[in-house]
Formats: sequence, structure tokens, C-alpha cells
Amino acid sequence: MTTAHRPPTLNDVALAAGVSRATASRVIAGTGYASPDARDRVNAAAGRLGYVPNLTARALVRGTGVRLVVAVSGAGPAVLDDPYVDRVVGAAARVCAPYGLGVALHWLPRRDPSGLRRLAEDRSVGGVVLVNTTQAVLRAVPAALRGRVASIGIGSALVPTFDVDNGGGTKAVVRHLYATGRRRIAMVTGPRWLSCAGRSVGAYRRVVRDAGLPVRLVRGDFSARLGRAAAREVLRRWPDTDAIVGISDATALGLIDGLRGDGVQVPGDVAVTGFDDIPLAAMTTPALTTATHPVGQIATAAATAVLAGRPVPPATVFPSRLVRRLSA
Amino acid sequence: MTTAHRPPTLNDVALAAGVSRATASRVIAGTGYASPDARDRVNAAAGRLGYVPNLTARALVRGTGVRLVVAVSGAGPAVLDDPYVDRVVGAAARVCAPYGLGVALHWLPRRDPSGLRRLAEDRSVGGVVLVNTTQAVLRAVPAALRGRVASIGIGSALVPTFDVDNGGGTKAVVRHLYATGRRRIAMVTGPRWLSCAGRSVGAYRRVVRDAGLPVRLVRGDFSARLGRAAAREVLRRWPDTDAIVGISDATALGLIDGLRGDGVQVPGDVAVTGFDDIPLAAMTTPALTTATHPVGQIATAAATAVLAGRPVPPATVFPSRLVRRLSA
DNA sequence: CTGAAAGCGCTAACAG
DNA sequence: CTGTTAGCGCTTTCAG
Repeated sequence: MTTAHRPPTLNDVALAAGVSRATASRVIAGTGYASPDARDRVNAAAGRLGYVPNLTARALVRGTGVRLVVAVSGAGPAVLDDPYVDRVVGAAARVCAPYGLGVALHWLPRRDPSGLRRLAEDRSVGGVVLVNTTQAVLRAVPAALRGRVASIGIGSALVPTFDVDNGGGTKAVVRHLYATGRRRIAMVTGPRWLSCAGRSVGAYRRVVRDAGLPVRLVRGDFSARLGRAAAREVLRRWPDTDAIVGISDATALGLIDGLRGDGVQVPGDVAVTGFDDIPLAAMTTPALTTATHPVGQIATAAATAVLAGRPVPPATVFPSRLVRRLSA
Repeated sequence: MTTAHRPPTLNDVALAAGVSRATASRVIAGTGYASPDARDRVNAAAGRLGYVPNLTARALVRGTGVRLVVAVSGAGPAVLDDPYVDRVVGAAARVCAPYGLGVALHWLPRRDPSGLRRLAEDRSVGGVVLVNTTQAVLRAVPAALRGRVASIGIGSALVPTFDVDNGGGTKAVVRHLYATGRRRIAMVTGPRWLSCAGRSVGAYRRVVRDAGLPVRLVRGDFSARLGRAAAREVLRRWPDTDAIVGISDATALGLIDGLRGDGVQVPGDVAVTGFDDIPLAAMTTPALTTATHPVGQIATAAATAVLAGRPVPPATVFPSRLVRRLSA
């Protein structure tokens, strides 16, 4: 018996309320004048009819976008598999919901970030949040994106940045290692091309050098798999290492697994630290000493900045705090 | 020097190519006839101008939506914090990108899933993927959503389902426990209202009963925190328990942590199993025995079904495989 | 304060 | 095969 039930349009509401479509529009969109009387009649009609504005039509006429793009640069599309990316997308999706926007996920080939131009020209794109941002990406950001783009990572004059205080967090971690008696501290880093990871490495270098300790770096990629391999490599190159700083919690977990596979005690023989404080970090054995990383807050701030369109400071840094547990 | 650079419209392309807008539309959208000559000219002009179709306009006229909504039901908006939800949203966002769609995330109050009606009326919504689906949610799905909705979890005549074979996976896990000599096997479940978790519990019951073993159930909620508490409770109620099945890997990790806190050896005294096989499961100590759960594949399939609009089978189940490691 | 009119950029019949 | 003609549903000048 239900008729085809075409969702009501603004026109239906206007008719039912006995006003013009223009007036109905004003009260629904909450913009422009309308007498209290008209306001009531329109709201009543809208409620009665179960009217839901068509955001597509609104976006078309207003020229605003309908989606926020999370653009992740990396060697291949596999970078999108990262749980970190999922968290960013999840947070962005929550920020978008009240605006009636959606989130799309794009891979930006590291060698060729020109896809950004298409995103800027695409009128259905309301804004862009950059992840794993590199200098090359920053250079490729078209001026037309001004005010509609933000970076989780490094930024530029055009691109405000939102990031955790990698340097401060890492410094606290390495100092903690030093304070607990470790003197031969290695670090497993992220991929070379990712400059935000560079801040962690820089902090490590500085603390270690200032203390007169040797610098011991092995390249990783944030994954547990490479962490495990890196454990072997550290032991092979510097058998007397007594602490290893992982660039991420996953790296640290891989490190612990790799060390244990070689019969090395953690933290007895070698202390291991992570970075991020993922929920599971508290549950592993030994529980992971790490630094906090409020990814959700960061992503929320970045997405909000992009959508609000109000001017934001060029850099917003979120503090990182040492979390002492059992692994170091 | 850059002029305001208004992005080119289809009209500009048509003009530049010397054809009508309709023809240009046909070749750009790849729909309908067009002579090879016209095709070339339009493509050339589009390329030269850097034309990017305005998907908002297209969606408006075609009546298709511009976003896919992931609707998660639960007691409070906190359900959206689940990493599982992030994975679903991430996968959906990837599927959406080529369609020019975005993903939005909505919380569906468990007591009142009527929000679904608004989603169905909202013409900007292209489709809905249900997560943590309950019978009440299924009942609240409006007929207008037919063909544009899918469930990750239980389904109905109107709502095709995509899910992992919880029953099969759990059965394999419990049988493994039995085969390795465990005879007093407890299980930590999910929240009562979530029927898909019920399939796991059902499988556990069946295997245990068929083997003439006692049924020992404690309620959890997928989180590590409650897993830890559940360990205590199991030990308190049934001190001779020699194995605990966790409803999720996080639960299992919490269980292991809780058991160890009480000086119980895993797997020596009590074997523990998880479910999901999250990446970290292989890296913990002891490495977790669990069952696979291809969340990404499932979410991808669900999102694809919703967007493709082609008829799909009422139920697609993804196999779960036992992964034997060290915890059981 | 309100209505009429003019589109936003695109697609979809329908005749040529 | 192609151009003409109408809109999709909404917002926004611009006169009343």
C-alpha cells in the first residue's frame, strides 16, 4: 500500500507550508530573514513530511564539495593498509558526518604527487588531508587548495600541519633509557623518505650524542615484520647493544619477538621502547614502554580545520608523553 | 599571474571540441553513441583543459548519492571508537574513491534505530553498510533501501549479509583445544545483544557439549580491558579451567595479561585462544593461537555490493581458518 | 520580510 | 550518430 514514497523535496515543504520555495529554503538552511510565523509553518511542514534536505543539490549550487579526501603518499597503494590510516579515516568520517560529507581515501604515488591537481580541480572535493606528507607533496599542492588542505606530518606556508611532538616524545624515551642505565642505545627508524619520522631520529641523535654515546641506526618501516628483522641486524652489527628504540609500537613488538627468538631477554638484556601507545601496548608481555600519540585527536583537528575553513595556525603540535611500563 | 582559474566545465570542453554539450557528456561519461572523430576531439579538449567532471552535478541529475554511510549500532557513540570500525571505514573509503563517493560514519542508537529512515530519505546517501547489526536494526531497514544496503553481521530478506564464518572458526578453535588435551574449556563472549557473536558462542556450546564437557561462559565485550577482568572471574568460578576461548584477539590478550597477573602460566596451566588474527597476534608472547578474520575483504565486498547495485546472494560467508601458534 | 526568476553542471529523452 | 530541450533540488539575487 505504501506509495512509491518519493522523498519530499523543498518544494513539497513550501507547498504544504503555504510559502514560496525561497522562504522555505531560508528557514531550512537557517540563512536570511523569515517571520516567526513563516518559520513555524515551514518547520512544522518539514517535520510532518519527514523532509531531509538533499545535500547534493545544496553542494552543487553552493559550489562546496561533498567529500573530504584523505591522501596518503607512499610507494604503492599498500600504504593504505596501515591501521594508522584507518584511524585517520575513521576520525575524519566522524568529523564529516554532521556536515553531510563523506571521506574518500586516495593513494598519492610518492614519485608523482600530481594527482593533487585533479583533486583541487574536482569540485566535488571539499578538502584534502595529507598523510605521510613529503616535501615533494607539499610542493605539488596547488594554490587553489588554500584553506582546504591540512597535513598530518610536515607542512608549508600553504599547508597547516597537525602532528604529534615526535621529537619531544622520542627525547623523553631516550632520556628514560639513559636514566635507567642504558649506554648503547640503537634505534630502528622509518623509511628514509618520510621526514616526519626524521624528527624522531633527530631527537634520538641529539640525546645520544649529547650523552657521548654511539649512534646506531637501522632502517625499518613502522611494521612489526621489519622490526623483527631489524632486531637481528642490530645484534649482528653491535652485539653489545643494551637498548633499542622502535619508531612505532609495532616495530617494538617485532623487535621484542626477534630478540626473544635469539634468546635475548627483554628488558633484562636489552630494553625496548615503542612509540604510539596503541591499546594493545599495555597488554603485551612485557608491557611496552612507549610514548603517547593521540592520532584520533590529531586527525580530528586536521579534518576540522579543513572543513571549518577558518584560518588556523601554521602548526599545531600535540604533546607526546612517556608511558613507563615493563619493556624498558 | 594565474587567473582565477575557474575549473573548466563540460560546456567549456564541448565548446573547445566543437560539439554539443550532450555529445561531450556521452563521451566523458562513456555512455551512449559517439563517432570516433567526436570522441577524439572531446577527449583531446578535456585533456588540454584539464577537465574534471563535477560528480556533485552528476549525482544530482542521476539521483545517485554522493556518500556511503557506515552505520554502526551500539549503546553509545563510543562504539565508533572500535578499531574494527576503522578498518571497515578504511576499506569502504577505498572502494568508494573510484566512484567519486565518500564514506560517512553514523552511530545507530541500539534502542532506536529509526535513524535509518532518515538515511533512506536522504538523497545524498548512496548506500548503507550496517555494522553490529541486530534484529531490531534489520526490522528498521526501510524498503526504500533495497539494493543499497548490506550488513556485516546478520542479514534479512531485504539485507544481504557479508560475514566471516564465526561458527566454523570457533568450532575449529575449540576442537583444537580438545585435540590438545584440554577438557575444562571456558569462553569469554561478546555483549549479549550482538547476535553475530552469538554464532561463536553457539559453536562453542555445541562442541563442548558434544564432547561431554562443561559449559563455562563469562560475558565480555571484545575489549582487552574486559578480557583481563574476565580472566579473574573464570578463575574464581571454575579454578580448574585449563583453556579459555576469547571472542576476539584483544579479549585473548587481556585474558593472558590477567592470567599472568595471577601467576598462571599460558599455555602451561591455561591455554588461551583469540579470534581475528590481527597483525600483532603473531608478535605477542606467547604468540596467539587464533582464527583468521578477513575484515578488509568483507568490508570491501559489502561496500562493493552496495555501490554496484547488482543483485547479490543473500549471504556471503568468508571462511575462517585456525592459526596455530603458541598460546594454545 | 517574501516571491519570482535565474541558474549550479550535468544527463536523458527525443527528434533529427 | 548528434543537437535540442528539459529538468535534478536547491540557493540566491533582486524587486516588490
